[in-house]
Amino acid sequence: MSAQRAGKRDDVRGAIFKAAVELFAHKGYFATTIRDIVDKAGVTQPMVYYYFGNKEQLFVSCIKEVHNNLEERLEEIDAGKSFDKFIGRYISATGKMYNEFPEALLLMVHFIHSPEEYPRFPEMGKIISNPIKRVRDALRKAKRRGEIKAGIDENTLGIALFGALEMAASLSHVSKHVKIPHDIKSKDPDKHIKKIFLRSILK
Amino acid sequence: MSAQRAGKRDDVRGAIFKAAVELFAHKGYFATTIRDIVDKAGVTQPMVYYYFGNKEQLFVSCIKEVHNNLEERLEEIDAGKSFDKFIGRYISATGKMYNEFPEALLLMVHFIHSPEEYPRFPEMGKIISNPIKRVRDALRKAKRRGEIKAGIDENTLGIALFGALEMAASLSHVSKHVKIPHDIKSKDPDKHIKKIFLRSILK
Amino acid sequence: MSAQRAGKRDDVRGAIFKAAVELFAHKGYFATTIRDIVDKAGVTQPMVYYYFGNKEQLFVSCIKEVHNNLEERLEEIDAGKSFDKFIGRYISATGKMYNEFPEALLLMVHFIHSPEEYPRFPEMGKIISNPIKRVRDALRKAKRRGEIKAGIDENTLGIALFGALEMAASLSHVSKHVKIPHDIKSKDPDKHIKKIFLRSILK
Amino acid sequence: MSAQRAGKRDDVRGAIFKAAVELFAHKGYFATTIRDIVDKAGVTQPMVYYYFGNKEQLFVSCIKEVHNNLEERLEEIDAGKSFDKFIGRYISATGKMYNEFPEALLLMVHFIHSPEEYPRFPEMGKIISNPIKRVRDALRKAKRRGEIKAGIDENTLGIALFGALEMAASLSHVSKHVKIPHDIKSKDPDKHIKKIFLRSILK
DNA sequence: AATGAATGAGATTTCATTCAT
DNA sequence: GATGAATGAAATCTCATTCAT
Repeated sequence: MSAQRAGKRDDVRGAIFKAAVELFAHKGYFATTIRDIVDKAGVTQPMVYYYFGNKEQLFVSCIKEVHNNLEERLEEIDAGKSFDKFIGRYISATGKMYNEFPEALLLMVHFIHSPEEYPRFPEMGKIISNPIKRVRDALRKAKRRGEIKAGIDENTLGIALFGALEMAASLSHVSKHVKIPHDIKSKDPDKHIKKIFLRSILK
Repeated sequence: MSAQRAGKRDDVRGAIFKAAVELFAHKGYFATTIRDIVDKAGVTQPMVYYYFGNKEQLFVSCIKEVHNNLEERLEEIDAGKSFDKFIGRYISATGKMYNEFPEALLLMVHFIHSPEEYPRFPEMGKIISNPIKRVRDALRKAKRRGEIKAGIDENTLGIALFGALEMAASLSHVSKHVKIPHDIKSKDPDKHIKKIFLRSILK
Repeated sequence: MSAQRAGKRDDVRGAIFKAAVELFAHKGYFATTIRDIVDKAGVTQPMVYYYFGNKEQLFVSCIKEVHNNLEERLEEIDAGKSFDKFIGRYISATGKMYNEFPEALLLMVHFIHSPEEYPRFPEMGKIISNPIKRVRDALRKAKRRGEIKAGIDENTLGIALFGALEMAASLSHVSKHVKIPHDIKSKDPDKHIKKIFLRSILK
Repeated sequence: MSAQRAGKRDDVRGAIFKAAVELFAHKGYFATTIRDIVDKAGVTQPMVYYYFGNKEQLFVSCIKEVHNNLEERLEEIDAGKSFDKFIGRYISATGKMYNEFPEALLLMVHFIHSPEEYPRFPEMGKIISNPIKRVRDALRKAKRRGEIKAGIDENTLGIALFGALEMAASLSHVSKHVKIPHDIKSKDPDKHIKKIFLRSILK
């Protein structure tokens, strides 16, 4: 019985959470109303306040989930072997996340680009800086191993790679909603992005 | 006297427009209220409706302005000489715009990443695709001139470059508002981005 | 306890409805504001939207109520015995309604005379045509029974009777608000209207 | 030149007036905005205030015009010959007005049924009572001439006739906007109304 | 006689949130 | 845990009217 209850508890909480992530991701924080969320989740309004306190805290929960999800994936990547392998895995890890959890990208992007618009919370900076840090650190190690050409700024590389991947993923999402000229779309952009960056970096 | 009148007219319209661009850019469409705008502009609410019709049309006006501004800058770049020079100018044109008109970036990014959230208008797709197209076309010409290594997908390059520059500019904006770890910031990212891409592409 | 709750629910909904019917009837749809209604009903504004959706749907609810009320009364009249009796009951049914529910008349009249001004709903035509139809059908039956003089157009009779009764009722309402010359008022107009019409029709 | 100016003056004033009558008639006082009127008239907003003072006075002007128009037509009818002829002319006079100036009916009806909704003005009562008075007076004269059956209340007759004609005219207007069942419409209702009333009254 | 621009007040509607049960 | 009902505050937008020229 208590298991059943716990199960039910998770049902409602989980349904709210799922709906919230999707809606925040697609419409942004302000365009998403509590009613949108509860309608999608099939629950009543006060349940949001019961489980999450208020809209702001619900949003922060969503962002943290995305963050943790990405962190977990990135943590699994061994940065120590070769930069070639690292970057392949990095790209496929982010790509996988965007595939399995497409809202993640949008949520992060919303968040990154409009910090003023969103509720603040302590770990906020990390969400932005962690993925960049990973690339930077892997690059540093590779430098020490002598794999890397001279003259590459590590942080810029992290930022540029992150930005390139994000833009490619965003565009494939956007093109579902906005008419993008046919001849602008790229097939398998991740593969090409990997090639561009590796060529530039590796000796 | 008539100049004064015209001046006054432009004062009100212009003040609304200026305030709107800044606010939409920093807070997004939904988080920005008409009251925010008129308070910032120092005018009365109905003036927004008098000059722009409604909130949506005001937003579209802002987006169009950004679009035209970017297009003008990109149009001036001669794509025909060398890809090296082209990309330098492309980067400095976008960078300049982000410097002189920092809201442009945010507005575009808001818009690109949340097409569902924002009012649509016909030229919407172009805002996204035009900058990418410019890079692609310049790259094609350079290929014909034999400047370019084999195996580069033109569209992906446009996307990746656009994304890298945008993320770098965003981060420098974001870091004004969110505590980003000091050691993640890159100095003069545009210069490094240029290097990364050129190295990868040029023979 | 549950009765109390149900009671309260009906209190608010009912109070809004009652106030709305009165105000729509006396001032018309556009001159009546939601604030008028909630002030009269002693409830808060959002309750209107909670229970009725919006102003238009509230109005439609009111009109439907009037329609149903009149239909119920007309349905009880047996059209089959004699036209004399039918018309007496028809007149007293409408008169009774205007007495017990004086707003009904005004609401119908508002509605009938300004179809463009008011929100449409599917049964709109019926409100206008049903009472006329009843008279027409009763007249047809009476014709078959040989009660009726030749040369009477059935539909016109329905319209004329409806119009005459409505104008009489309206005037007695209007004279409460506008100074009508004393010598124009008729005492017991329904009785006289009945006489006028029966004399004209019956053999 | 002054004639030309006067002509122009009348142009603007007249255009406003014409537009106002049509709009007030079709949409009612409150649903009609000054903008509606000036848009339809092709003039600017302040012109309304220049020529008519304000919305209320503009409306009163419209009502008075309708009133005068009807009065003129009714005045021409000689009430003294036979009631048969009088009623024929009365019906054709009102019918003609509704044909030539269809807004007149709606304006009067709006006004009659919702005195609370509209601006008051001194002659207001007359607009309602005058047509009824005419019928009553003609009936009295006819009584003295011995044309009329006993037992007819003069005021009620005026009211009933007025109401019947008005409802018939309204319905033919309404049926342009609301789907009225085909079999409810009457052809040439005025002729039949005349018959109904005369049969009832004349010896 | 005419206009473009401006405004205060108020209209409808929505939102995040809470209360009583 | 869960709900229907309720609310204060604020959002977008419109309206009749006036000012300066």
